[in-house]
Amino acid sequence: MAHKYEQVAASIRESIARSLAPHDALASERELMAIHGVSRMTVRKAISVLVDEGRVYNVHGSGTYVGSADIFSKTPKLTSFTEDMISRGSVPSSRVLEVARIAAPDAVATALNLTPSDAVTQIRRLRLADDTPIALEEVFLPTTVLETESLNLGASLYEQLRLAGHEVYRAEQEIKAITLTREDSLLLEVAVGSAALSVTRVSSSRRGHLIEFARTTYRADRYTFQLAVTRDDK
Amino acid sequence: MAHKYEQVAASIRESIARSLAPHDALASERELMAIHGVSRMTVRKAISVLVDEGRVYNVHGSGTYVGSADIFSKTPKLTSFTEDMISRGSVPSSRVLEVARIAAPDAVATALNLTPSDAVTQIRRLRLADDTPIALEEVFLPTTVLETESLNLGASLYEQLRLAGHEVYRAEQEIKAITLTREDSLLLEVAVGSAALSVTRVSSSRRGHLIEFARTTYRADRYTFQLAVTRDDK
DNA sequence: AAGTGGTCTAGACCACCGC
DNA sequence: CGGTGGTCTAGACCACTTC
Repeated sequence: MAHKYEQVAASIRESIARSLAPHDALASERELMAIHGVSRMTVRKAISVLVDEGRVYNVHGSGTYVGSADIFSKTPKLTSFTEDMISRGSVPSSRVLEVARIAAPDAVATALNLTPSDAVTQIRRLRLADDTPIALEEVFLPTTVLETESLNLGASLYEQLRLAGHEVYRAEQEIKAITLTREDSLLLEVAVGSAALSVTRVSSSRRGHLIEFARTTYRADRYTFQLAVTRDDK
Repeated sequence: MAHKYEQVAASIRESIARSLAPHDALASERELMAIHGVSRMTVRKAISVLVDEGRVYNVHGSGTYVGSADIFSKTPKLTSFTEDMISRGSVPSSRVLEVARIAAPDAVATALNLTPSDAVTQIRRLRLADDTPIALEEVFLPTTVLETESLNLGASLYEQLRLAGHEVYRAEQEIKAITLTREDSLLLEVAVGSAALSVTRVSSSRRGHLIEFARTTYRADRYTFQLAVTRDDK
């Protein structure tokens, strides 16, 4: 809690939880200045954090108000499967299907800006939530990012990448519906020909270096994707 | 272009397009102050807009840099079907299947915080892109928001809502994979039993009033959903 | 050590809302 | 009209990266 605006934001979060209902007005920015003994910019920075979190909204000329309940934090974050499952209240586990060092498949080479002769580390895993198969995950990492032999499947992949100086910061995802192949149906323990949600992800560092290509196939009956969007014409 | 920070942002956007490559450094904030004759806060506001757009990124202690190409504008916006198709480069059209005034179905009543006896306006449309069926859309609006009789299907629904004082600002969406029913398969002109992408949306005004419940079923072979996500532990 | 972005102050005026 | 959030100035110091 080093910065003042974080303290102010925390204090506002508390008073919302303690005594305010959705659409109640917050104290005005000038009042908050006096209450916390800070400048207006610090108050506004604190409020902007809460706006980003979806906890409050501004109405020009009128005030700042508490947002509707449960609109919070639906903004999708870049998470590992493990983090995602925990946040959904399930216990994640995993079964490794395959680890290999291969030449980059075309789709991977294109996405990661490699040549097809470049080597990548391939990891295929069956992912489970509360001991039920829920997803098939296939990850490709350039060997220049992480060598196949130095991979430790017992530990968090993103943590290993971070320690190797390739902290994942941002990703682009494509979500689509597919029909499962027979073998994938068997692995996920659903009827052959079932629909599934396919998420393809290309991850990069803060500086924009391409780190990871991943494709995850989720059981349609056990996984949905939620997000909040705004109009924001500007 | 009323505000100074917008002018500064526009100027930076131009110089990126004209002469900068991904990962090139921008002029420093203090240089930008001098160049544009504005204060540091205005420069930082301009840069923060560009960061939100994904065009540049900051590195504390080092500089502000041009982001990787084509990472732009993948942040999903709340759009109408028409806007969405145009931004994807297709020509949208539409065939109305049904318009009715009905009692709110359970799922709709729950989502919009109505009682099952409240009336809603129901609109079912087949949506086409370049004359090919691409989605089935079902929209429910409380009659207190828009009366069935005053609906004009020739005009933009969101525009009508805005004029009625119910400007849509925010929505929560749930995306999942489903298997099409026989009748929906026929309407979308795909094989019976095909997979499809189902998007359920609950829209609200800036002030948090619930306005619309919509469910759109997209052909899996013609529609994918793309979005950028960040890690942002903070 | 020099330069960068990150935080913060103490003011000011403008644009908008509600009475 | 008074009060609100939105923009803006001209400074200051801190935290971090780079050399």
